[in-house]
Amino acid sequence: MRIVFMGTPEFAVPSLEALLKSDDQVVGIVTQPDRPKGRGQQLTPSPVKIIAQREGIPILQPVKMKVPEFLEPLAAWKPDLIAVTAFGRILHPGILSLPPRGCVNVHGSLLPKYRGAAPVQWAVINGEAETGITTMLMDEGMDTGAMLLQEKLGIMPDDTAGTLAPRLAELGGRLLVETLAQLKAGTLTPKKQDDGQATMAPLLKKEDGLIDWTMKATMLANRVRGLSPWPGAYTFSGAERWNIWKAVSTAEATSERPGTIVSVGKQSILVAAGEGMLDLREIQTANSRRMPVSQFLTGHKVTAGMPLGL
RNA sequence: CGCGGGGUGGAGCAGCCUGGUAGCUCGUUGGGCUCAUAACCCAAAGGUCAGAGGUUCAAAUCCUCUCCCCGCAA
Repeated sequence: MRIVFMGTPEFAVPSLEALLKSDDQVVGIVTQPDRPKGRGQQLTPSPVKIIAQREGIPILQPVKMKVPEFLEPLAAWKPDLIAVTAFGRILHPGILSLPPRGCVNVHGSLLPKYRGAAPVQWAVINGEAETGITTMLMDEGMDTGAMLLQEKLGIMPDDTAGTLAPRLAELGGRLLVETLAQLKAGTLTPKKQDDGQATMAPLLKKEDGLIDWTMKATMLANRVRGLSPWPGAYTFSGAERWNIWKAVSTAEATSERPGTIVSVGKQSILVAAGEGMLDLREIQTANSRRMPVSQFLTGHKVTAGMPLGL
């Protein structure tokens, strides 16, 4: 088959690599335009684009999805099928109907749960014990298409979104190739999603990282994991911002107001939450790298009774 | 040229504005105390103050350049 691949970030790379090793031919790649990135705001190509360049595959980077400058060359590639992993844009009907065998999407959750842009993060934030990959035939909705294949993957207790994502991405690549093979063989029956079971995993914003100390400690600990490495969980000690990279919850109760530092140990800072306490283990302040609390404490004055938060 | 902060014994920080003896909390080593200890007490070792140049009687501190690190922003 002639395949066009659409994808952008690191998560999409294993899918593309898997396709390149498969029997099918990747005839073109669509990825988002180069964007200013990092300090210095250097224009940076997406991870998918870098692979495409390495392989010498034709690339399209549409700014707008409905213009002929994009649609015409895309049609000229004559794809039998379009494979999409974390592309980051909605595909309109004009594109969805272009390839005879349709558009297949690799999604990082067990659909119909966690539809949307940030399924990996939300699964961790909600303390799920397992998640997975679903491949589906795309339709006009947000991850609402008929499901093709699905495979589960366990979430480790100390997994963060950052450690879980690469495993899911690898699985996504495997499942994508398997899905295409079975589609060709005609052994696959698309299964409609149960919309009643659907939940959403909306795109995370920077502000979602701000810790709300009135939440339960167990939920806060999951949030810290799910928000790592981006956007990162953070709170404030006065005007100083603390990024919290690691924290565990304790069931121990406290009568202190949520956000109050209850006690300071050698390598832990216990903070009162809405229920139970959160034990901070790894902190980062501006201009400094992240460090274990034991090191953080040698250079920062932290005492019981100090309030955290805004 | 997107904005900003930082590089000081092994770790984390103060000192810099207002030049003039290298400081704090830990760690390390030795000793003491103790039934005992990651606890406590005493002592010691350990630093070309990122690098180069400049100003000055004198530079961690002021000026210029270089290298490295980080936050914001994505």
